[in-house]
Amino acid sequence: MKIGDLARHAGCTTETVRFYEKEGLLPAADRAANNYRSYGARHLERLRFVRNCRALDMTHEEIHQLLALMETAGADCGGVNELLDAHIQHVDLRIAELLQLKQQLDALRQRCQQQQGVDACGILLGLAEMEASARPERHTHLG
Amino acid sequence: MKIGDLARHAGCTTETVRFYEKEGLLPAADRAANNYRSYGARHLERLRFVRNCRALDMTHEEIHQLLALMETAGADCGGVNELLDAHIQHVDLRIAELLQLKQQLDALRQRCQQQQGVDACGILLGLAEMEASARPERHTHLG
DNA sequence: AAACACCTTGTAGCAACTTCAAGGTCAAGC
DNA sequence: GCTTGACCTTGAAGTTGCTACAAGGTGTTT
Repeated sequence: MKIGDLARHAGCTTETVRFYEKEGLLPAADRAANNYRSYGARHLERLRFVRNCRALDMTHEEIHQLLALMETAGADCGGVNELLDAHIQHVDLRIAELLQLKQQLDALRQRCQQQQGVDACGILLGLAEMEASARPERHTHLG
Repeated sequence: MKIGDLARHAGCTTETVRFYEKEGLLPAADRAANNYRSYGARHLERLRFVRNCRALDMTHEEIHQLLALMETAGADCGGVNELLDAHIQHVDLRIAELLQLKQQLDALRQRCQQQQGVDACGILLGLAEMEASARPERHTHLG
């Protein structure tokens, strides 16, 4: 299987595949005589796994850790559970942040009900007055 | 006021101030005899405005547009309202995406209740089996 | 032989900064 | 006078997860 076939089967682009190889998320492929990358079913499984993790918004670092845990022969999956729990916490946290943000935005939006001169616009006044409590550090990679 | 003072008053770093200047979010500062940047109250107001917008997760582009709208003398604030409405939609969308993600993650987490060999771990099986419906394009800048 | 789709490598770009390197300026302390 | 330390200057590179070239080699079809 050439890189384009692999990519199509996994629903991503060839560039992404090469990028994952560089990142160590996929093992370096075998090369055919013409120097083209050559893949088998195992590679496809692995790539699908990685893409599934990405679909769940895991970082490359999290995926690396997960792969390492999987490949430790005879290990139990406690580490896997912990990793997933931590990831779920990231998501929960980001949801909470965005809900709070939404409240602030709705409140700001309330301050201007009709079109008027920009000098009188409640939204602009609100943006000028706000005291952006030194913005919280990110505890999550989710933007 | 030197750049460090300005930054402290606005709750950001000097690097951020210089970066905003380069981005055109702050006008280029006057220079003192020693070539240090020199700021007044107007600059602080402007920087605070920008930081408040950022605290609401607006992009630099959105902030640029907002500043342009504000500086159009005699304009009404219809554009401001539209911009804010669009931004609120971005946030709503991202919240919806994350809530769906959370559901998927919770379902996956359910698949492994106790520690066991990695070969039997329901989470890893789930990650292998998932069919990552070709991941949706982003309609929002919020990660 | 030319057209076309595919492969190779390497580099640059996105957003919004942060970090680093290498140096200039200024006030205080010995 | 000389050093220490805190501040300032510029410019380049790193972060994350890709995407988009550019410049060229390979392979099949017409």
